[in-house]
Amino acid sequence: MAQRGTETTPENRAGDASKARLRMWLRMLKRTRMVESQLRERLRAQFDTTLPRFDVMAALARYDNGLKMSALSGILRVSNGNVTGIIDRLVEDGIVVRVQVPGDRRASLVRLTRKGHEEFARQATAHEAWIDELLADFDAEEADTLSERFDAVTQREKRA
Amino acid sequence: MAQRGTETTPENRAGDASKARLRMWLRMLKRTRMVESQLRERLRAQFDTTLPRFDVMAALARYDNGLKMSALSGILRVSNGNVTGIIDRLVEDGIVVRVQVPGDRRASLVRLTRKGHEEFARQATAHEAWIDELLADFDAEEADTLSERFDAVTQREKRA
DNA sequence: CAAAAAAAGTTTGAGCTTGAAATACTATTT
DNA sequence: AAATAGTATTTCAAGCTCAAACTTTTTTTG
Repeated sequence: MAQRGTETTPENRAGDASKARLRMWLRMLKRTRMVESQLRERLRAQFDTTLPRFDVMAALARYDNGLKMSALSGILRVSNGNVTGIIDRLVEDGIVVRVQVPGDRRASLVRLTRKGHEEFARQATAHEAWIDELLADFDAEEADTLSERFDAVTQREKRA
Repeated sequence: MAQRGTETTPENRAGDASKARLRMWLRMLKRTRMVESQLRERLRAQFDTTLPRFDVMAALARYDNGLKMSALSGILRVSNGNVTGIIDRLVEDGIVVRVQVPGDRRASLVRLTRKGHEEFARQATAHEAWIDELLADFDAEEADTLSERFDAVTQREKRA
């Protein structure tokens, strides 16, 4: 394992900002994957579900009126066709329903069922506790700071 | 700067560290996905390859003697069977080779070919520039700090 | 109004991903 | 040596993911 660079050598000067960012990216990615992998495993073991399903349900839980497919894929930043498959399976399991939109026969609103809401409530509670555990090495203040830092560009990038 | 004593929004109370971490996680995840999505798109457009392939090549590039399949999946933190498929395709394309391990007929070492090294060199240069651009809102100093912060627990978790 | 353009979703094909089961060896125990 | 346990890797089924192509419906425009 190449873990020599941990020492932050004094040569991290202006010209090497690029290297610093690359290193940061690699570690951020590793950490993200570690957390995601844990979430995946626990969702499967304890709720017999998957991370993509959880993500979809989490998005829907915030919109009681439901979301259009396109809105959903926009929020989750995954492709259109991708959402179709996940929703298909959630419909089969009675977690969500597709509701026709009155004025537009192309679109439909996806909404959590009562069962879906109940399921999600249980999962979300566990999920928050897991995150709390998996990111325990960041205290509240640091977490707040990082939230802002990560959000900054999210704002810039998003065309809102 | 993280709002100190002033303002103390309800979320910033001691008991709500959990909420702070959750918010941080969601934004970190969003940012990670945004960067990954860009990398994916550019790798496809400019090098006709995928992110998993790049990741595998990057790992192999650091080990001239090659890596066993199990080591590779350990480093990349993906499942065993997953790597098999990616390597199969890289072999087809002449990017890597499987070399028999003398003493052990079960194992094989995976190594970049000359072509693989050349391909990777070009891709890695572009990749570093992309990261530099996509994370431009973090200066070198902040990037260094975050590298260390993210690495901290990587140490704990890693069983090597 | 009819043709063209745009929008909402689905389908498709290829590749990625996982966990579990299977295969093929190697090492250890009895 | 035979049985057992352990290791390295592949195979498998199910699900996720993307981009591109396609269908249907709505909106725009000539």
